[in-house]
Amino acid sequence: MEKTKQDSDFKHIGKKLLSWYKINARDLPFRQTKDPYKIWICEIVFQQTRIAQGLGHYNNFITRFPDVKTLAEAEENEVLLSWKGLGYYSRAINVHKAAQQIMNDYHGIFPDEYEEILKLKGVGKYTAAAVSSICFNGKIPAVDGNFYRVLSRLFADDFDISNSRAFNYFSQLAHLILPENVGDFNQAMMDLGSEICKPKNPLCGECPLNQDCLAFSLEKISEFPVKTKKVKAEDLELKYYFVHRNGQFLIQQRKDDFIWKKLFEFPPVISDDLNPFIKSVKTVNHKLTHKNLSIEIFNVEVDSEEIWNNFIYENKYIVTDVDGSHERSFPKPLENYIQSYDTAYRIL
DNA sequence: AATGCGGGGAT
DNA sequence: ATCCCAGCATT
Repeated sequence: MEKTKQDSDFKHIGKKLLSWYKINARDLPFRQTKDPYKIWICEIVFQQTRIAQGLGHYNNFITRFPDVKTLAEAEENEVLLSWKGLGYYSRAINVHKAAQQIMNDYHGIFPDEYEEILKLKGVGKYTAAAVSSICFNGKIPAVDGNFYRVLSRLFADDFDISNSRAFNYFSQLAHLILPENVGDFNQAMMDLGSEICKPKNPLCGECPLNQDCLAFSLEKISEFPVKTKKVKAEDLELKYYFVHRNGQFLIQQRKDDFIWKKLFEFPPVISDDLNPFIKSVKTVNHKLTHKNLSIEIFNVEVDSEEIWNNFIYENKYIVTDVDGSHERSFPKPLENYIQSYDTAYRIL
């Protein structure tokens, strides 16, 4: 960071932001509490997730798992079920493990120090800073994508936000404007970044910091933040066999080493003796952020009771019906096929 | 230091 | 189509 920035006083910016936040804070369900459990859960849910998308999941999660103990004692599959459709499923696995960490290592009391919070599974520097500042008066900026965008514009700083050192770099910048109330400041930066200092078409005319914003005064808002690396989606072909008879069908659970960690799915392969029962095949295209999926779904209607019984007794698949499938978390593109057996059959 | 991981909404 | 969102773990 240049010397001029270090030597100047930008503290009035943080204070202005707090004044704006007092009036313009979004009314969100986790804004009326300092319960570290709820703040922690909301931070995990909203990682890489927009408020509108995750709000229902957050509310359902808190209702089903109202405290650390309830979460720690729950089955992993039930936690995964509550995460259904939200994406980045390692978050659900880690949040469950972290709850058990809190029970075992902290006697069920949420740790109140940044360094301890950081030890929880799935909690990184951002989340630890957020929980610490919001719940325990910690003084650490919770640097996220909003910080990158707001600070890069405020200082017309072209530091590449896709650089690995961006987190440390923008943490330093944040300290230049950091006020006393860091918890409110962190949340204010999120609201400003979401409502005013948006990625596209920011509402600079309404921004409480527009008189302090260098990019705005230079009319170069659109040039910040600088991000060089682009996400590239690769093609991936999958095959699933919807093997069914009399309203029952076969599923299995995925591993935790690829996409859709530990979610349930139809068998990706079948034994040759089921080939005669393939009635139709349908291809579904589905776009993920990192993958362009092409999924072939084979409709395998097993007409022979003998072969069905042989098959389901021999192997490792789970036999379920519509009701049972609703108790398991499925990948989004497979949801249509399990909503109801009749619907799935008709789709195929 | 670089890469993989969902899904949806805005543009 | 492209971007990006209250990031993190793994390599």
